[in-house]
Amino acid sequence: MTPGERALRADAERNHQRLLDAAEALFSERGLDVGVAEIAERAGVGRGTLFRNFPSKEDLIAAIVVERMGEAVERGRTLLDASDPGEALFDFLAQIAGRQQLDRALFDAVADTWLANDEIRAADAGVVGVLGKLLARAQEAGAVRQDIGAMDVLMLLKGVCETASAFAHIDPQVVPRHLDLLRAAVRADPAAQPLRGRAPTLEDVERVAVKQPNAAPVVSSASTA
Amino acid sequence: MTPGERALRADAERNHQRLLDAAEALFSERGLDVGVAEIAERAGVGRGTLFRNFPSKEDLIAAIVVERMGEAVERGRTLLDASDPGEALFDFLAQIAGRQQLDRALFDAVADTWLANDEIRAADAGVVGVLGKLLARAQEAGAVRQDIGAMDVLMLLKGVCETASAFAHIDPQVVPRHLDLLRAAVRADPAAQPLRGRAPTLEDVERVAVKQPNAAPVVSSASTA
DNA sequence: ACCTGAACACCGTTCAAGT
DNA sequence: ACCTGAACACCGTTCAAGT
Repeated sequence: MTPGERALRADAERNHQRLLDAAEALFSERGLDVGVAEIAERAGVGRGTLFRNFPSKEDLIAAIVVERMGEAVERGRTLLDASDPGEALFDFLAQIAGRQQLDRALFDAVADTWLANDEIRAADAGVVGVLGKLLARAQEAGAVRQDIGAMDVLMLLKGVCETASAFAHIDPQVVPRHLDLLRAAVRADPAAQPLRGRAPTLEDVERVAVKQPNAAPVVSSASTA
Repeated sequence: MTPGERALRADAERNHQRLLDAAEALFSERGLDVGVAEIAERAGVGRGTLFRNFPSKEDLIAAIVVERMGEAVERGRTLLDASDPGEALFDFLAQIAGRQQLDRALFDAVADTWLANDEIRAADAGVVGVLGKLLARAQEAGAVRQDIGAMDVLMLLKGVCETASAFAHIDPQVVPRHLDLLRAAVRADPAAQPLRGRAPTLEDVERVAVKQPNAAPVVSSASTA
């Protein structure tokens, strides 16, 4: 796809896609701890082929997460033309939270790996980009407080996804409920207390990635070196 | 301690404590993926002794988490007499978030294991208990909205801890900032929109524990059986 | 009654041998 | 060029043998 990439042999290209499909299916069925052996088997290839396509299991997970983030960015772009900027922002957040419920394991991955992988960082920048535009529109419309940034909102959303979604199977209303609480937190309100600190930026995210090179991996890897 | 427990031989008692100390130190230094071999070595005992005291590595982690939660409950109790109920509640939350920054790995554990372990569930009930009292006082004082429960607040706090703390090393103000946002979310405000759903209860938590017996473990275990 | 470390089962990852 | 599966390193856990 990307111009920089070499053309793959036909069977290699097919194997790559098969691995992604198999992993996607197994991960959302049974979580991130399904073995690579089973993924390779379901894809109809040898274990070695998996590691030829994805240097590590984490990279395989990252590839799927990047896909999902790209889809989110697309949905966000279409909302940029919506008539009500405030609702557009909250629709965007609700859509992400909704998808997260479908395949929980995948979004859990982003929690830890968030910045470990270059491609994830790039995709993340895309998400922050659209979110920033949606947020700016909502702020101009007076629906959202001025002293908040896209990274703030993303962090709040991640909190809702990770925490509330654990209960979504029991009470489907928990996620909507906590999206309402997010809304209360970011709502434009003259009586609101000012926030301490500054809105985190994308550069702060990069710095975290550099400072924590050996953060706890998603799946415990053998070679800690 | 507990009446139901048998008296241990002197050396066994000492080994138990040594294992807890060693694990505590190593986990907060290098995260939860330090090997059991190293923990046993630092404690000066054989690997087998570790598993005699704690049936699995997860149980060892759980034991430490339970300790921490007990400490939180104690701190919460002392705040029950504070003059300003609203501030008492937010002090309690800030203290928990503060400790979480010290040994991040440990609180991360609660994220996944939260309800897997019986003792953690019991300790969790304790935390929800004090938090409920602090919350009720704050609500009576008109500092916090009425349509919110202790579990709601705990979920919001977990979101702040898990998400914001990742950035705390870069910008120490991120956690206070997001505690301010939590405050804005739960603040008593006549103009606030009502929340969807109902406040989750402790019984909902139990039900999640039953419904998800094979949730992704903290550390990938060998025997999935 | 408790401790020990060699042995086991199960991962992710590599690599020599194939096509 | 790409694929394969046996082999490897590294975990958590068990258990026969010790004291």
